[in-house]
Amino acid sequence: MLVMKAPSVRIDDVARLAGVSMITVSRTLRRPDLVKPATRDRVQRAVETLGYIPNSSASALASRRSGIVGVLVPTIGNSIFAETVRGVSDSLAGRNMQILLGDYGYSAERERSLLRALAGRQLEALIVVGLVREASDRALLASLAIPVVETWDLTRKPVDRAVGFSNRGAGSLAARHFLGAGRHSLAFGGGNDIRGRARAQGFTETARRGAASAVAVTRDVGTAVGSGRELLDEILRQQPDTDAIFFANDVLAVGALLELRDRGLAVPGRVAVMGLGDLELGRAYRPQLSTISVNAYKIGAPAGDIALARIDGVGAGPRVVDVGLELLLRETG
Amino acid sequence: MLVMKAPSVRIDDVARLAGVSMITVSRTLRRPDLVKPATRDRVQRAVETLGYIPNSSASALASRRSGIVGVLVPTIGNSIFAETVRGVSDSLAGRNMQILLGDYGYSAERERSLLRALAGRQLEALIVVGLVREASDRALLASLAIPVVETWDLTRKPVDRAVGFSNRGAGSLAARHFLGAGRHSLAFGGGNDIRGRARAQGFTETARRGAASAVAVTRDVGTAVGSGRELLDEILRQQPDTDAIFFANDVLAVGALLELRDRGLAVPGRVAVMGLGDLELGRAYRPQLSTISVNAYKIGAPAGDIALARIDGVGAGPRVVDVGLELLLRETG
DNA sequence: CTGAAAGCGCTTACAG
DNA sequence: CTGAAAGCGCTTACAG
Repeated sequence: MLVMKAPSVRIDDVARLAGVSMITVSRTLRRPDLVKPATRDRVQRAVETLGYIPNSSASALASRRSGIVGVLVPTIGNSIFAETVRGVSDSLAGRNMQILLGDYGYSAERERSLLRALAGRQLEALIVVGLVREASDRALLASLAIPVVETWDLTRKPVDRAVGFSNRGAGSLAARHFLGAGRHSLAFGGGNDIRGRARAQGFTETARRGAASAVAVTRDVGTAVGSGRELLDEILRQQPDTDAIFFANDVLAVGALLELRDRGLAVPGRVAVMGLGDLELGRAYRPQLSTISVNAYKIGAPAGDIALARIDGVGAGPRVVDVGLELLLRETG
Repeated sequence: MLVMKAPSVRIDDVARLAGVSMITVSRTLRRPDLVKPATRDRVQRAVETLGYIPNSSASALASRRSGIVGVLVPTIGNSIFAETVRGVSDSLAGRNMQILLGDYGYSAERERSLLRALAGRQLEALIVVGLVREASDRALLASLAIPVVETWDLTRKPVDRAVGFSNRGAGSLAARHFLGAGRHSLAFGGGNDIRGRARAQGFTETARRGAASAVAVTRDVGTAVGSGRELLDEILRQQPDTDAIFFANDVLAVGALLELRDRGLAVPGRVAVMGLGDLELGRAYRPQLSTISVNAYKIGAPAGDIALARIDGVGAGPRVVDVGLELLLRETG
């Protein structure tokens, strides 16, 4: 298909057809309330007749408003981060703002270069999954002077704003529950990343303070059912009498449930299992997975809302928003 | 934190410091090979000293190249589409091209408005999940005169290019396999969307041509394990002697496996089960799920490659790329 | 190998 | 309620 580059319609084409100035066309498109109805109608008709679509590069250059929010994620392949992006997307919908997506595939190097690439894009706000830790990156973001929302991890000193929950708190919550249920040989299984380690720490500290024994197995695992099987295997090897396990996410927990079933170990009779994330998978499994509810979508949506509020210059709000944690006790303990 | 809007560094600041013209700075940044090494070094040092980051809106306006590829998905919340986006992202990495993400939440209305919003953004290419069916939308995209890659669904008449597989072919492949394995009471379960219905059609046609009875249950289900349970229930209600079921995706199939286990129905003895998508979940389940391998990432990556090649004006290649289908026979039939 | 001039297509004050 | 002028910060030919 040989397509001739259509000579695109510009704002002065519309102005000429409508018999007004370019500025009136511009105004009709962005502040129609400031234009006399009759004029507005003529302009709108001209826009439709010509199929005029404003050039956003020109608009962004002149107005210093790109209508773009950057979102930086470790990987869009992990459903929890995808859900967070979806929350941001829904928050932005209706404002005609678009998302510029940066996926750095868990590579620190790609993260830095993406941050710099996004920095040149006149973003109106930036939302990142995780905290920005590098001093030079923080300085870069600060120099941009745009709203920045760090999500998932909480910190006392966000670059600008943060929305998330305490990973140590999640671990501690799970341990407290197990202790209260009379379990005494506890274990944690999860990824060997910053979030996993924080959950492990909160879990084991609380367990030991409660006079229970506790092991933590953190490994380079993704969000894979098969990894849950492996973690279970390692946990039982390290601490054979384990009677309660907290996994860093529901997928790992379901993997462990499958492995426990294959081994004929009763849940929760022999071992109690708890996940994190409240995924549909855990709800549909039998026995239904107990979990700590952390809703990825409900991190993304407020992050988007906060970014919008900051862009509008209203609702300063708190610097740090803790979305909190809820224990969802179901059948696995 | 009260941040003063940093007076941003512009290209002429760099030019002044380096003692060259703006144009030489510009050239150093995009075609360093055309600049004398000594000059280049001076410019690069000035860029670093000042922390200069080019304004991409101005660059896009002047060069008519935005460095942005649009990606339109029904929802980023479905992991298969997220994987496709990840494939596109990886394909674009290293070219300093960014993804503008449009998530329309399966709403035809939002899809149309997003398409129009993206149309104004000087995209260098557009990748969409699914086919663009509306004539007005197709006309809009054609008028943009940019590469367009439709993914997942195949068609003989793409707007520009298409990468995907035949949904009817997938259904037919599953049915042929079941027939060859001596099954005679077949069923399909899946979503009541365009892809689900096409898979159902291919499946039932082939089944009946093979003298097997076949029912197809298509419902408004997402990609949920619980939906797989429900579909199984409905299938057995409609056709109690069903001995082989093809599900539109692996998640539904695993849901059915859980339900079959709860009901004490042997797999594959009593019922054979096959999914589609080759998800890790199916591989980690026991018995391991047989599936038709369709790799979402491997649809996204070539889509990105094709877009890049078209942007570069090289490698015309075929208009339609069929990524093909592979039957992965494991333990469930 | 380097630069002066013109222009990309909008919007921002400001004036009336 | 509407418009003339200036400018946003780059890059594109073109010339030398």
